[in-house]
Amino acid sequence: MTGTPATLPPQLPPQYDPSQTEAKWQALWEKNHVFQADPSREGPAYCVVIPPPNVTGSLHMGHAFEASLIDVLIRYQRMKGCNTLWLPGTDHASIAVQTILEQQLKAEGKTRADLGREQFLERAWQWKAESGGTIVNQQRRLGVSVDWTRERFTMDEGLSAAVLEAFTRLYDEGLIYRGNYLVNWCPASQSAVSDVEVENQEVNGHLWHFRYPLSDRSGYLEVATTRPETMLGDTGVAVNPQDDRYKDYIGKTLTLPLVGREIPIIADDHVDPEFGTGCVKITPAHDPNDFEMGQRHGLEFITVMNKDGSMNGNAGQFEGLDRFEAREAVVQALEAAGNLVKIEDYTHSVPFSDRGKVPVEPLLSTQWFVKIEPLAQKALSKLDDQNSPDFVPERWRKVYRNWLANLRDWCISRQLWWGHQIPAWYAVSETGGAIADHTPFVVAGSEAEALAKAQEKFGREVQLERDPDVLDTWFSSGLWPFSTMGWPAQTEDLARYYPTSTLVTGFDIIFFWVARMTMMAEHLTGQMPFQDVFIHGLVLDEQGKKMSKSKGNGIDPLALIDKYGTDSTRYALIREVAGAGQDIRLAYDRTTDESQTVEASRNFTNKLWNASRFVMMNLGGQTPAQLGEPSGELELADRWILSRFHQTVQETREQIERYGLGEAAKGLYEFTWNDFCDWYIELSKGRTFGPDGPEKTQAQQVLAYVLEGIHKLLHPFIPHITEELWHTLTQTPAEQTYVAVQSYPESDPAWIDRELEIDFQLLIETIRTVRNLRAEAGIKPGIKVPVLLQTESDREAKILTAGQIYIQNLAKAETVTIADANAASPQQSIAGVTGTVQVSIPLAGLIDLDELKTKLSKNLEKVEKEIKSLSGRLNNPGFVNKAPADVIDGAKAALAEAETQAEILRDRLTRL
RNA sequence: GGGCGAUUAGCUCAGCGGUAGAGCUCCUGCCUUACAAGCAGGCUGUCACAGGUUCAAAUCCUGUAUCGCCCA
Repeated sequence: MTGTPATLPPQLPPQYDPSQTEAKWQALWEKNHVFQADPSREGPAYCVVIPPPNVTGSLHMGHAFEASLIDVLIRYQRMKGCNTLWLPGTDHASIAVQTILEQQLKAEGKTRADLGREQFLERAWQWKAESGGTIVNQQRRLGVSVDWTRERFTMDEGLSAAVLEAFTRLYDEGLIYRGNYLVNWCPASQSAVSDVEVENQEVNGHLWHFRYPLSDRSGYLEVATTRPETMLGDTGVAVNPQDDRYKDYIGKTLTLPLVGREIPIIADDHVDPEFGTGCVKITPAHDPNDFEMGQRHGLEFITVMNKDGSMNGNAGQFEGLDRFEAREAVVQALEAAGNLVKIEDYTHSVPFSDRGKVPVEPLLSTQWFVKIEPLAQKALSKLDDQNSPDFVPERWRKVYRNWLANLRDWCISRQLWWGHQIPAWYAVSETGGAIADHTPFVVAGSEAEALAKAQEKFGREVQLERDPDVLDTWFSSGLWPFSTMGWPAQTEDLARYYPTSTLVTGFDIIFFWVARMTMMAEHLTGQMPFQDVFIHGLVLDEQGKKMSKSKGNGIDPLALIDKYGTDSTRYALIREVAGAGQDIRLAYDRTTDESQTVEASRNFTNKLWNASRFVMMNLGGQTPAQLGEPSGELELADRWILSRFHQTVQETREQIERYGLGEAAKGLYEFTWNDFCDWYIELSKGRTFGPDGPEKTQAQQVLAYVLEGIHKLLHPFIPHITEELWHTLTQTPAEQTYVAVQSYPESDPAWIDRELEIDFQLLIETIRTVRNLRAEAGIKPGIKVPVLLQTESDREAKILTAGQIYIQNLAKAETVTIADANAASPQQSIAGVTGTVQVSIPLAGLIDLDELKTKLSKNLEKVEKEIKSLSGRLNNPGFVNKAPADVIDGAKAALAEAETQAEILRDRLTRL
């Protein structure tokens, strides 16, 4: 290795510093609209809409992970030649925003009622303008290739128009109705919430047993309850009709203690005789099961609570008490009256409101609902008949299916102001000027239209008042894939990019969002909103626990980005996604903010940086294009790395296509580090450090070609560093073009030569064996030694001869002699064996014979064990008769090799 | 109670019919002029347990155990 050491280009320091590079490229990409979609451009469409984060949110690991996955897909498809669109945006998060604002008002000593709706909304928009951009700006730091010019917000004009259209259409078709039903009431936000916004939690509570006297004073029945305060609204007691203990009581009545109401004893199959006493108190207005029983048996519905969770006038002496105070008070009163039998400790599950974090109260109230069954049926048949959407991994299909099949109607009205106001106008003049449950109403796309409709029905003098409630945020999110593209207008975007290609999201949101989108889209657009649904797992903390705000165990992705850079953070997350859909665990030290997982990726980016730096220093100032693609009679190592390269291209493309992003990332890591850096670069040094000439040029061509390919292959995963390096390598001015829009490498099968790769492996193993022998004999790294290679195999001899120079350079050999097995090997030498090649280094007097003997014996033992196992298999008639031919041939070849190895080792041992 | 997933090297995880791998950690030696965020070499496994299918099981089937998630 001679020649002048190259001078380092000053712009490339020996350590990669992402802090400047990443911000620079993010700004240039955005400034120059590199990711702006153009429907008129050619190529198949590939579109992803971002799962819109909550506008009040800030970036957490889940967002960072998800965005990284989507960005790989999008960048890959873009480079592949697709016309791509990744559409960003946020949702308006009714309850969350309203909670923030009400807290602000509270601090000022005001309520939202003091402000009035109009001023409150003004404030909300102001808040959105000031604070709503947080998460979006944090997303920018991820380097995501979204089209910012198409950023959407669920309360934008266009999306609001879509909501209006969807609501009126569904209403006209009878799929939206208003009615008085039991809903999940969140006393904290004072609004109804839907079933999915309720989370059941195990609570250590009590089971209270009470005695209800029979009206004829002939005795009493004992009931058990976890919520004593609801007894004030009891309108019956139920027993199982098969329960002999209570058969005679059915049809009689009880007198409800504290209240004095006479309530019937009824029989219902749904009563579990084993539970409690077998007698169940029924509060139809405060419990979902009781509601149904109440309907079946025509019981009275008595609501005993107000919407803030306090007791109302029907609670008599308990009026005004909070529901939990009332619980204590009712128990005390019953005890005083001699009706308390016992109190048992009891663990049961209590529904909590997701947002409010307080127990939900089932409450009878008039709300708006979407009739789910017809919508779910359509989605179900799409799934069953066309496997649409296609879930990856497939197991989530069943989760989605079961949920669709068991849906109840969806309560969509919220007693809030921030959101899409329900487009229903009440003819309040018909009911004395106020909205009541029975006030007639019209649903319309605008106030003018509503008035026209109402006048037709109720006369010119009709007075209208709009429904004050807003729609569930998920109602608008359910329209996201098409409302963002301008629906109901038939826009160019809609025609070009809808239905979208892939939805990438977490399994926790299948119910909330995925199913709602498929139902709404199928009904309103006649199409499934996406072809594939790629479900990813969760990012767990260093303990393997789910990250959550309440636990405070979140890991801030921005802290990792500050420390290691965006590329490293992204790559770490993606590299860990091996089995798609599996949760990933992030190593993290909370005292130092260090993560070994991310550090490994940071080291990789640095490796890529330095490999690029090395190659660029040795191209004589030429670009890959100036050098041209590898040509002429190429050397063994050149053909080997080109074969490995094209093999890697093929595998990478295949993996990404089937969402194997972790595998793709790992494959590229291995190719870059092991094949290219550890072997090819080292092998090429003989030529790159040598004199100018065709051999040097060829090495430069291969280095430049493969390196540029690596930059492109890795770009979807680590976009910033590859953009920087590619520009330097190709000497492309920063704003001229981008690697982000170059074409993704294509695999040329002509270069793939599996046989050559196998042959080459023998050279690698031979070099390793020499290095190993040197290390074990303690030979100083600087010292060159003669190496003797002996083999009986012509094939092996040929390979060794072809690679002689490589062995000499990489194993630091003084000379490499290739001889047949019979040639006399030196008396005093250390030796090893690979394939059937005996590798020896003569070292008179310098070796510890005992140590060498032990090593060789150990080696022999291993080989003999293998021979035993292999011959055992080959002697088994079952194996020879039934196993496929190539497996048998493989075993035979392995046995032959092992036998030769054993022979060599025995021979060595006897000579010692 | 029902469903799903996990259980493989000290740690984090691949492999999913042909006889065990990677990264990190650890140990040894190297500042070899691309990279010490590096290079070279090395150690480590009844593949949770018990049965079964098969010529062959970490891999398929049936149970069991432990942990986690979802639904009731």
